[in-house]
Amino acid sequence: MGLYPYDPNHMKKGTEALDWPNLTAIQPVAGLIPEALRLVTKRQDAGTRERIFRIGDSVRNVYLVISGEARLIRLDRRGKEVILQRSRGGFIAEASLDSRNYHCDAIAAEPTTLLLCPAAAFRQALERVPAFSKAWQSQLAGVVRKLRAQCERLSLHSAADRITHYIEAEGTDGVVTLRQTRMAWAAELGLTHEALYRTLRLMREEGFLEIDGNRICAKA
Amino acid sequence: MGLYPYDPNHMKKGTEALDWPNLTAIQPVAGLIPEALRLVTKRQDAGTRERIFRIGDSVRNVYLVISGEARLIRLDRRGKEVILQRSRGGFIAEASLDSRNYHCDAIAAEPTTLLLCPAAAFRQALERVPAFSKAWQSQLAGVVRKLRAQCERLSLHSAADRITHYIEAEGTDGVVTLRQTRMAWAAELGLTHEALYRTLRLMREEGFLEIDGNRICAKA
DNA sequence: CGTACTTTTGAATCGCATCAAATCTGGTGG
DNA sequence: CCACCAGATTTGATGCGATTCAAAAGTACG
Repeated sequence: MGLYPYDPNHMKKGTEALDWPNLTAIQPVAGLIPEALRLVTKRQDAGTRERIFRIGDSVRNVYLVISGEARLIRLDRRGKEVILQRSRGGFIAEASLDSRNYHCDAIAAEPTTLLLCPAAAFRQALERVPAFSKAWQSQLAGVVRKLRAQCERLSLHSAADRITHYIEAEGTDGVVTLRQTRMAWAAELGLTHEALYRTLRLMREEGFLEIDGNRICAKA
Repeated sequence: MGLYPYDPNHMKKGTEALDWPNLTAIQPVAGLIPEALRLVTKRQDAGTRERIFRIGDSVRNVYLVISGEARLIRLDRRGKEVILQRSRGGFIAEASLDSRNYHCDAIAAEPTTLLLCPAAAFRQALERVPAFSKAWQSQLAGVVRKLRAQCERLSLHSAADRITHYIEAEGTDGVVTLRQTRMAWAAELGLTHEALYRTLRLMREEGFLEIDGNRICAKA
């Protein structure tokens, strides 16, 4: 796991200089990270299935995914992995800033590059820079809305309803492009992967869906 | 629906003067509402099933439940009511502050008293009072954690597992006291009420639960 | 080129949703 | 005070749909 200071002059071989201005494209609030916070931000690379932090660890950093995918996971009683959050570009575990310790594990789902903003500096930036604070509140509000939609979806009783709801909530004009395997999608929908595959086939056969690889389009 | 200015001098007959200091007991952040915001805050009473705001309405107020219960609800395709949030004391629809329009309906589940903080004044207070802003961020982070726990719970496949998870997450030392009907609890657990009743009976008969009215205690 | 993981389908089982109905409860008005 | 009503609670019977177990084919990656 590589860990480097942000300062391009200190970059080790094989790491690219970070393009701060473009963080705005990743997530609006990321573009507003103030100078003082940038200066203490580190960069970290993590390989597939590598652990970023563990449940119980004290919260030292706020993590920002700039490429790849990071996941918050927890193990249920049977030891099965439950995905609590997936981030492909943007912050992860936003709510941890408010805790002393992490409530779940974070892993890289593929080779992933992260920025590590020290939590203390992050809190200080929130206190001192109103625009940043405001944007962070919007960020949190967005997470809340997204989670409410997911709860609403998970409370639907049929696989087909959850798929339709997902397309409506996450897609545009009835079209959604998946950025994950179907196994992971199934878990996000609260289904077994077998149930998802079967329901997708049925919905396609009955003309409700058009499926082309990761592009899924609702028809009726 | 009664609507009164907060100022006790202007209180109409039948309304009590509000006890601001004690709002801290309702929710930490509520105790930090700054003077300027208090002065423009109104009070409102709503009867059972009365609508507080509607989906699509422009966001004019932030609502704080001081007695009774308010719910955020949405109707699924079949017209069945889905509960997105229940508040018995504390803010409701926190994320709406960041939107122009409401994304769901809010109703009173029983006779309920609310405080209405004008959204513009609320945003201004967040900008001007750092302590309030910080507390609001904690509040949002708490909502995020709660919602993640609910998503985790809803992704469990068996009724018994969801009940156990609920007791662990919402209760203390394996004991939880319900503050809602079992029908509403069933909906929150993503189950039909019949499934909940049956599973509760089975778990009780098998010695996993002890049930005394609304007090439910996990044994094994 | 082999290994690990995903995708896909099959068959059997089980649990939950659904429909139905009886009892219980709290609140309303006569 | 009691009759009544709406909604909550509880149990029964039935069927469907999702889980579970199993296995084959496809795919990515070193």
